[in-house]
This record gives sequence, C-alpha cells and structure tokens, in this order.
Amino acid sequence: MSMSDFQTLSDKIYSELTTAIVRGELKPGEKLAEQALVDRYGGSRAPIREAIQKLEAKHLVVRVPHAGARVVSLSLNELKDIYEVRLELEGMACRLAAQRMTDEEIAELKNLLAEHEAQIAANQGQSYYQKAGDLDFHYRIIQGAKNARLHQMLCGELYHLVRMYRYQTSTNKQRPTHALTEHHRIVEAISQRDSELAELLMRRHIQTSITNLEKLIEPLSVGR
Amino acid sequence: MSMSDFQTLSDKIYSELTTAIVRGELKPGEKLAEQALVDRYGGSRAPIREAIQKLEAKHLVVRVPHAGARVVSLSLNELKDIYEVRLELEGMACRLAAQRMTDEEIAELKNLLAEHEAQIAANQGQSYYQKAGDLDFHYRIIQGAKNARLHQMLCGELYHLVRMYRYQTSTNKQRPTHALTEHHRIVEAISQRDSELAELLMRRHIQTSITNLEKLIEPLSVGR
DNA sequence: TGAATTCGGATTGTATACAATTCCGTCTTT
DNA sequence: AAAGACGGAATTGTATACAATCCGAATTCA
Repeated sequence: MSMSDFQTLSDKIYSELTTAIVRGELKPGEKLAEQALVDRYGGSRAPIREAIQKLEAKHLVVRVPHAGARVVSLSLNELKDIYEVRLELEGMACRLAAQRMTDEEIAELKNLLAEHEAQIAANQGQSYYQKAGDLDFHYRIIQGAKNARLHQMLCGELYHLVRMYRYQTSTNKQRPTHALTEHHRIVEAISQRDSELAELLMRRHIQTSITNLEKLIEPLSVGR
Repeated sequence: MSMSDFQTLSDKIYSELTTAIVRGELKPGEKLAEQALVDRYGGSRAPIREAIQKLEAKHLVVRVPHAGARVVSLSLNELKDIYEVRLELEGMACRLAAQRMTDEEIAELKNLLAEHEAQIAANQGQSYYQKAGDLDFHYRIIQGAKNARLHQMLCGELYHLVRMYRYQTSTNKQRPTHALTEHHRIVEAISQRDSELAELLMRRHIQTSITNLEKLIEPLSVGR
C-alpha cells in the first residue's frame, strides 16, 4: 500500500494546486473555475471544492460567494505586511531556538550550512538550490523554537505566500553567499545560546531580504 | 433585504457552530457528526461540511480523514504556545499602534476606557462585560497597527481559541479593575507615541493574563 | 478467559442532479 | 453613442445518491 493511498482525493488535488500556484503556473488573479479543474485534475466538483477551501485556508486563493475563487494577488502593501509579521515571528523563533534547540540539532544545523557552502562553491550562480536551502535553514530554526503554533503560523500560513513570490522574483547572484555569512553568524549566536543576539541577527537578515524584495517589486508596480 | 441574505447557508451554519463552540455548548473533544448537525441546523450535508472546513481553518475543530471532526481540545502546553505567540504579536501590534493610530482613534480608545470604567463601577463583580470589553480594547489596538495580516492572524486564527478558553475559565473578581489600570497605562503610552513603552506594557499585561490562566488551568490537569 | 477476527451498521468521501446567483452580450432608450 | 435594463448561458451553492472506510459488537480460536 503506497503512502499516497492514505491521502484523500481532495488532498491530492489540493497538493497539486498548491505547487501549481507556487510555481506560477496558475498566476495571481487567475480564476479557478470548478468545472475546468474537474476536467484538468479529474474527480468531481465535491473534492475540487474541498481542495479550493483548503487553499483558501492557506491564503493562496480568495473566494467570494457566488463568484468563485481566484489565485491570491498581493499588493505591495500586503506583501510588506506579511514580511513585517514574518520579521517579528522569525525573530521570536530564532530567540526561542537559541534557548531550546538541543546540542544535536545545533550540530545538524552547522552541517546543513556546510552543505550549502559546498553547493554554492560547486555551482555558483545557480541560485535555486540556495533558495531551497535558505528555506530549509529557516525551517529548521522555526522547528527549533518548539512552539507548535508558531511553527504552524510561519510554515502553514506565511510560508507558501513567501515561496510563491520568491519563486517569481529571480534573486540576484551575489545574494546567496551574502546570505550564507548571515546564516553563519546566526548559527554561531544560537550555538552560544545568546538568544538576544540570535534574534537581532535574524531580524536583520530578514530585513535585508525585505529591502531586496522592494527593489525587485517596486519597479513592477509603478504602472498601477 | 436583510444583511443575513448576503451570507450563504454554510456561512450561517459556520457562524452558529462557532458561537456554540466558544460558549462551550459543544465541548472540547466532542464529535461533530455530519448527520447530527443536519438534523440540528437544517440544510444538507454539503453546506455542513463546508462549515466544518471553515471551523478547521480557524483551528476550532480538528478533522481526521474518514474519522470525522471534533472540537479542538488544547493541552496546557498548546495553550502556552498560543499565548507565547500572542504575547509577541500583540506586543508588536501595540508598538505599531503607537506609531500609526490617528489622533481620532486614540481619542476613541480613551472614550472606550471611560465606558469600561463606568460599567465596572455600575455592576462590580459582573466580569462578563469586562471580558467582552477587554477583547474590544485589544481588538482596537490590533486594528490600530494597520497591518492586515497581523490583524488576520490575531483576530482570525487566535482570537476564537482565546475566547473559547476564556469563556470557560471564570475570571476572578479583582482582575477587571486591575486590568483597567493596565489598559490606562497602555493608552497613555500610545497617546505619547512611545511605542517601545507601549509594547512593553502590553507584553506585561498579557503576561499577567498568562500567569492567571496557569493558576486556573494547572489544577485542572493535575490528574493527567 | 482473553485476544484476534470478522461482519454489519454507521459515518465519511465522492459523484451526480437540481436550484440560485452571477456574468456577459444584446437590446432598448435617451 | 453611451448608459442602463433585460435575458440566457454559465457558474456556484445545495440536495441527494452512491462508494469507500471506519468502528464496535458478536464470534471464534488459542
């Protein structure tokens, strides 16, 4: 019995739709017509509707009664709001991680950084792996905070949105190595159990990505 | 045309179920059988299922495939996690509110406090109104932060859970007046645009409610 | 006696059918 | 020609029917 047999059909469709949205195959503002999704993904309208509701719960689509669902389209201000919250929550996560991660977890985190270093040295310029790695890095710190609700909010409610807009804005090429040194400093602070410093460094790290994002997005939304 | 005509049936059922859960008419761990809900609230299973999914999105019920939905039952640790996050986010909200609220909004906030004062003076001991008022106070500050996502997280994801467990743990009688003085100090800091102080006072205020909650809950879960 | 099993009812997941609302093109009117 | 009313097709919301899965009590076997 394969693993996917445990999933229900609506879960599978939800999963497929999620990746489609994050990859930009379904673009922001695009309509999700139920019948069209039935034709594309199979099944009937019932599981499709459930999948759409799950997407709504994750804030990936917006549903309006009798009018249907559309892929969420964030304004610059909404994106700023998200990053403002993320700044606070990931700072908190990093502070807690410095207090609560086990020594083993910290050791694994260091290994992860070493791997990233090797990857960047190998294929410099290829930023995709770094992006995934960056998410992985942040993910582990969030886990290290050992607060289930915090984990859920960051990884469940904000994660996909961040991923979505990251995927579509190509990062510049210097950023990975720069981010890596920031990661190193953060891990060092965690390793020394200096929670205040760890929080401060993480906040700066995210603040940097915010200004980076603004540089990329601002010119795009000039015409509006 | 009345306001409720704009709602869909599943929205109405969702609304009714929400209040039932918050009031404790549906107790933590209790099963939500679809057919039973159809008999009780009318309609058919389709809108009932949608309502249940909305409850799941708000973390008020937990659904497991093929097994059904149950009212969420939080362990002490999970409740601590929630308050830990709430501490951070409401502190943030208060800081931002001190920076972003308009003078009019601050004036209204002061009026609100005056009303609460009058209410407490009138029926001292009646803590219910204070509880509602307390939520109202917090709600306005969250709105004053002018961050839609923050508002959504606090009011959409955590609010109901907090309400639910507040409703069921009867507050002690001194608390309202004590809380009110804390509220006053917070508003004063906001009024002076001292965002750091405002954040600190709000964090203390919530910290107090956490320790209060622990006193009430801890003895209940001794047996486990 | 007790633990595993099996079988039937009950419950959830999915498919289909029907009702209500919206959306869009057309027409009318000024 | 532009703005608004009208009507039908398309889409969503709801109801019902069917399939798959789970739960529990009776049963069997060690």
